[in-house]
Amino acid sequence: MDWTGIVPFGMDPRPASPGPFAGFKCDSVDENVCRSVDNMMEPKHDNIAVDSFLGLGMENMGISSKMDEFSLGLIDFSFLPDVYGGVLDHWSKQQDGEAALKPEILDGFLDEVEEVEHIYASHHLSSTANHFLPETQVKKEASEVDGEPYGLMNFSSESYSPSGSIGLSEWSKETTVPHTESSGNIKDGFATTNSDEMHCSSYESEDDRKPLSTLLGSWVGRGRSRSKNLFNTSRSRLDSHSGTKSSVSYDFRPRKEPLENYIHHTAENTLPSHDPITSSESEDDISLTIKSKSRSDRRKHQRMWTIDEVVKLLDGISHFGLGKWTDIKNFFFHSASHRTPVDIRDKWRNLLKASYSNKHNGDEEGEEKRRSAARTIPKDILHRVRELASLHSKSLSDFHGSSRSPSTSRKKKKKKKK
DNA sequence: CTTAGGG
DNA sequence: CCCTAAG
Repeated sequence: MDWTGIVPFGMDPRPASPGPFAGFKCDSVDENVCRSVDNMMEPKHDNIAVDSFLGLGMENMGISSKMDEFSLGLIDFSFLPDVYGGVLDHWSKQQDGEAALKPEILDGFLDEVEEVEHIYASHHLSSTANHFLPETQVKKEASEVDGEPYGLMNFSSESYSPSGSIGLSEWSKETTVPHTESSGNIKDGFATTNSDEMHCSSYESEDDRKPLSTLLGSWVGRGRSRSKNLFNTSRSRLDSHSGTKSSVSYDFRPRKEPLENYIHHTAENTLPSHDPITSSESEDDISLTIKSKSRSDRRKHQRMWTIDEVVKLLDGISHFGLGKWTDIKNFFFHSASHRTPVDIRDKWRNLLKASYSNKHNGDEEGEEKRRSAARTIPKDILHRVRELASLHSKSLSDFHGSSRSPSTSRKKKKKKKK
């Protein structure tokens, strides 16, 4: 076998500086990583792919976080194919033949469902999943099916994500590897060449295998325009595809990414029980879709940030550094169709605000119910926020050297120099 | 296109 | 969240 694709693990002796890893860019990282990323990315649903990558990447990058067990293969993604196939299956059934399985659809669908876990949940996943998901994870699945979509991200939160230990193995090995020799054109070559194999190994159980592979083939090929951004970020504004549930939203604006959301499934059935409390992700669609504002329907109904999201945000910042919002978006919120880098940043901004506003009124508790922004935010988080903030301000200042123009107090924000 | 700021 | 100005 040729494992060139996955070498990443021990490779790239990146200084594992505890500090934020700010300079990460695909190009700057060992090629292997990228390649492997590409490889494992493409075939599967973004979520998973990313997550796995994250695992690898982080590991690779020597980013220190509590993901010790991460790469030890605590779980395998064998369920994935199943899910996938299942989804498709459902789909095709519902659509009853007739263009049921078009790349567009899949694409849109997956995108829509952004939180794959919904699928997981709905599927026999439960059965398939149970044995690979750490109880915590499973539990999570049941209770807070939300913030932590793929349940793989929570690996480094100081005070959070107790469930953080997940690994990837089987799957990544399986699908990741294949042929990488053709380092030149991973994209094309891979898409066509590998997709088949992959599916053979992964989708063996479903009969839709055939269409699926072709489908994936094309699916894979999309949106890998620039090498800089491993993932397309270019979605978001225009395509905040709304209908997670019903109707169709037409967005014919020309865009790089072809189909995205021409079609919107009606497969609500596929996404069963949401936890009303925690899953805030997609039910809002129900409320404001239907009319399909066609374009720029970036929900005015702001989605509330879940704790998990915040945690991810923080993790992101601690890993990539402040201001690396695109990266953070890509790695930690890749599957969040909403949450643009800007949003992320805004959230950070707010957190920061809340963070120290909360600190100021030293009367501590008394009543956490105050409607201050910090209301929902657990102290842990705020704490982390503060830490990150200060930590960062420091690193920033001595990175630029203290000899930064007389106005040492740049503005008054984060770079306060502590 | 990505960030920083302001609205 | 949205919009705009800078790089």
